[in-house]
Amino acid sequence: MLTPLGKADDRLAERLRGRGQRVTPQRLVIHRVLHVRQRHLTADEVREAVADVLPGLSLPTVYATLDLLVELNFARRVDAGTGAALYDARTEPHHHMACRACGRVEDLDAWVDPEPLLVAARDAGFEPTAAGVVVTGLCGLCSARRH
Amino acid sequence: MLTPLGKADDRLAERLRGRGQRVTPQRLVIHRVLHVRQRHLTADEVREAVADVLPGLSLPTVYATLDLLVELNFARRVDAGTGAALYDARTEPHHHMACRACGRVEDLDAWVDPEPLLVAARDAGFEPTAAGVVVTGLCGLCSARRH
DNA sequence: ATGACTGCAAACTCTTTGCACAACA
DNA sequence: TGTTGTGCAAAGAGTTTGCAGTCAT
Repeated sequence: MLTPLGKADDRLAERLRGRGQRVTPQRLVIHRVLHVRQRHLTADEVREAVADVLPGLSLPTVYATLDLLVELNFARRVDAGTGAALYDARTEPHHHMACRACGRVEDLDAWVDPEPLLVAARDAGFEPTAAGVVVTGLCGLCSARRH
Repeated sequence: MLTPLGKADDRLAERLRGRGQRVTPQRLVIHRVLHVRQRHLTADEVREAVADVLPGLSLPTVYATLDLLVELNFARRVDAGTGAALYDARTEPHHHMACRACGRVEDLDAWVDPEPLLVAARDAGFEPTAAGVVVTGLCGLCSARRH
């Protein structure tokens, strides 16, 4: 689970050194968890997930590291509006659906063409780096519970 | 600016009464501001915007009212991940771009077809009500400031 | 009159900041 | 050895909750 990742570790280490930043166990391990789980996690879930390997890891460090990974494009941040922000290392393009009743957020593996939006953004002087769709509604359980 | 809206007021009033809920000045005025501004506002901006008409309006009431308007489909909520949530009564389909440096959020008037996502969501047992795209990147000013 | 709504205060969650110590390069 | 990174504690922003009084119906 938290064994080294080989290539993925190396790419991160290389990228960090190239920017004059350090390769710390915290950075490697947090990246590994996101990479291996292939699922979005909150900052706190990240800390729980690595608790056996890095028992003293603090939340400020988790946030700093996740922000760094996002900046380096090793992770993305998902704001679904259901409390905590989610961090995700899944590389395939995918989107999310959020239940407005229970807050559950699930992956949505469908393709939409973001090009029109990126073009419109550039026309407005904006320099886009990512586009994410969040579908809101009710999940199966909450929907059933209401009827 | 905060003069009655006629039809829009009536639709809201009718809908509220139909649900056994009350038609209060707070609800009418908050809806009017969102409707007239045609722009996303934070809860606190809503309060400032109506301060001359409802000087004592409290933030908890603003939040409760905005949540209600969202539930009744008279407004939508936009979570751009830049601090406060945004509320918007614009009816035309549109999306948003958020500057990750300064937090600015602007409208994006381009069309994307959400149908593949809605289908995927329903296949997953989900009952979707809305889909919104957030494009993240750097706005013109912040982009210029970095180079 | 009665139940829903509002305002106030306080609590709560998530995230960031400031500073001293630790550890990568 | 010199910074960069980490952990701790605390603060900060945004939002929600509990409750007493108010007001629409």
